[in-house]
Amino acid sequence: MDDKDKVDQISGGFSSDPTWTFQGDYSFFGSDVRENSVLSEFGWSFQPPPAAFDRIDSDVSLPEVGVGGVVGSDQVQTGSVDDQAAGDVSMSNPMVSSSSSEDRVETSTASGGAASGGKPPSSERASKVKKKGPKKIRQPRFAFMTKSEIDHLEDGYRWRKYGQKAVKNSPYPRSYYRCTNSKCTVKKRVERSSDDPTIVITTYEGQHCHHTVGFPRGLMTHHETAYARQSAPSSALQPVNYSRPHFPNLVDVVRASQSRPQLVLSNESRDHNIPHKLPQSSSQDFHVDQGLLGDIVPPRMRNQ
DNA sequence: CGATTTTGACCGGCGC
DNA sequence: GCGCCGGTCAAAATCG
Repeated sequence: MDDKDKVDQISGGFSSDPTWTFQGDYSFFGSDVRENSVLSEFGWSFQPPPAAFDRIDSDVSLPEVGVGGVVGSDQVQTGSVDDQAAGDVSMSNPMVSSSSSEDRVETSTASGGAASGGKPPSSERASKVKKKGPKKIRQPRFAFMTKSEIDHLEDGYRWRKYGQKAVKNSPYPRSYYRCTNSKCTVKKRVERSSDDPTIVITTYEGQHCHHTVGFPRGLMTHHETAYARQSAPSSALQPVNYSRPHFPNLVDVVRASQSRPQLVLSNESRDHNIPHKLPQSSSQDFHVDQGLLGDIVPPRMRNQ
């Protein structure tokens, strides 16, 4: 298709562009795979991790993710920095920012719908007692920066859009999606970088409790295997979690809810056009049992 | 006709 | 207290 061609073009240019430099500690989906193994083949440079990245804390907002330049390890926001900073798109770099006040949400609907937002009919609204339960537990978050002309990238799950908002200081809106699986509380935000419109920033929140929907798992396994083999020293690897998601031109991955940014690089785009409804493979693909986020989320996060 | 998207209103947090 | 802002809701519209 045309899209694939376009993506291939972008991808090629991107991967060969020596100006793309990433800094920071980018463990590979929680494994110990780091720059030397993953990035050196792309000629990308890294700096030591900022100390602030040591802590795992879902309240921590994302560090900036520089595109075409630097991932700002020296501008990392930590600790209490939250939604305000996250929403502040006025920063110089295209960035992924997450964290926030958004996390009121799902549980509220389950427990009686004292959801914050929305606009129930006034009568109904009045009847809805706001149960200010315990402070909401934030879900793990990950941000992806993907070079693509397509906003909503196929990732093997089905999503329903539930909102769209204009982003301050950006001509591009931010879209909000929720996993269509009723038991699954995973959400994602998709927005386009205002600085580099070719970059799509996707932020996932939560973890899927189900498999992908009709994702070509056999294919995924193949790619993962190949990718892992080429990019990671086997001795340093844990057996899981260094697969990359099915994004064609993934620039980097940031574990948004934690302090440590993570990065995955891809210079290929062959699997961009994933058929939407391929039969699920019954292959031995235990790596992806939790779907995309299963790939991304480090094992220690899964049980949170 | 069910599923999904669009869209304007609403809510809560935060800064001033 | 007020206003801004991000996030969410839900009715209406659209899609398949």
